[in-house]
Amino acid sequence: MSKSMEQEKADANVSGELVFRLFNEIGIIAQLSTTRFERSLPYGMSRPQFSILNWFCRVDDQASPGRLAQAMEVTKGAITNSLKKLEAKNFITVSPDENSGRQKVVRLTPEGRRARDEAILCARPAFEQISQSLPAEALITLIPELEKIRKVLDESRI
Amino acid sequence: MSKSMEQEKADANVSGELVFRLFNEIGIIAQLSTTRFERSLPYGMSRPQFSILNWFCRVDDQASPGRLAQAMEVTKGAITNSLKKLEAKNFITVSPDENSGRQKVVRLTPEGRRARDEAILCARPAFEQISQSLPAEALITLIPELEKIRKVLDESRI
DNA sequence: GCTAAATAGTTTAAAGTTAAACTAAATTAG
DNA sequence: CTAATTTAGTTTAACTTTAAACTATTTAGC
Repeated sequence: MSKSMEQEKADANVSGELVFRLFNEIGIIAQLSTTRFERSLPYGMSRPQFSILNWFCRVDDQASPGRLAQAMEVTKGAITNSLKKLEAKNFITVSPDENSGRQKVVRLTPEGRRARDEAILCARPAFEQISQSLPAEALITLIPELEKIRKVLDESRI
Repeated sequence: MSKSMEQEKADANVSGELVFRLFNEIGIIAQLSTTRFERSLPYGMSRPQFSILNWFCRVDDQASPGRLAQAMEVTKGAITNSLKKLEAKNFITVSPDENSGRQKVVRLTPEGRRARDEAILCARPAFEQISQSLPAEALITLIPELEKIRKVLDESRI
């Protein structure tokens, strides 16, 4: 055994400090970029609303409100609210579930898909500076690492 | 000229797409980790309150409310609110600025510093799993990259 | 089958955030 | 020096989110 228990504990502390710094950086970046992103969104779309549209484009083409609440990690009440706004804009449809009288089925409309794509286009200029300041190769190594972290967090929800 | 303009434009698009994915990942991680972090905080401390205490430990030992509002990227009203809470807990002091009758000086108290350190300790278990799932070396390469991104965002505030 | 427990979604009250109006103080211009 | 503008911080109204209460439906247990 080349490592004493004390050494292992010290390692854990160092690692804990690193994890804290990591999430601190991520939190700051998220706040800065979210503000910037949200300001650039079209159609009076909010970030939560965009996230829902984007989820449909990335993950599945239909879902119950409850599943969306879980995916977005917000309460069911918040989803109820967001879905009303999105439905009013005709970006989604909300219909009763044929197989379950207490569930609903939410689906993206073609307008919703277009709005999502447009939102991404609108946001691009706000981030163009970043893509100029950072070489693409840096991003290419960064993204898979972040995906790994997201998956660990995602799979260990409390 | 080995690259045509079309090729450069294509590169920009690829890079734009990467930047979008990057901020998307960061946003999701921030939401997941923030929820987890906030639940672990002691003294009924909120994440914005922690951020203010942490800022004092990391950046400067005193600041005006306006400077904090800028640093946290929230409105002055939000800072007024958070400072009241922190002052009630004796984690900060708010005094009139001797050099300017319309400004105030906010300072961390020893209790505030202890509360911040304790908050970090309380949050550690929530992230222990991450530090086990990710090798420390991965974090060590990740953090400086994220710092770079934060700096670019920070220096190009709109 | 029928009752009890669990589940899906909505509503509501409390809390936090924003943008804008407001108060007070400092700076600038003439 | 005085008046107009700018700046710092607070207050307010509208909105969003959460947790918890509530309604309606489904599933489990007997």
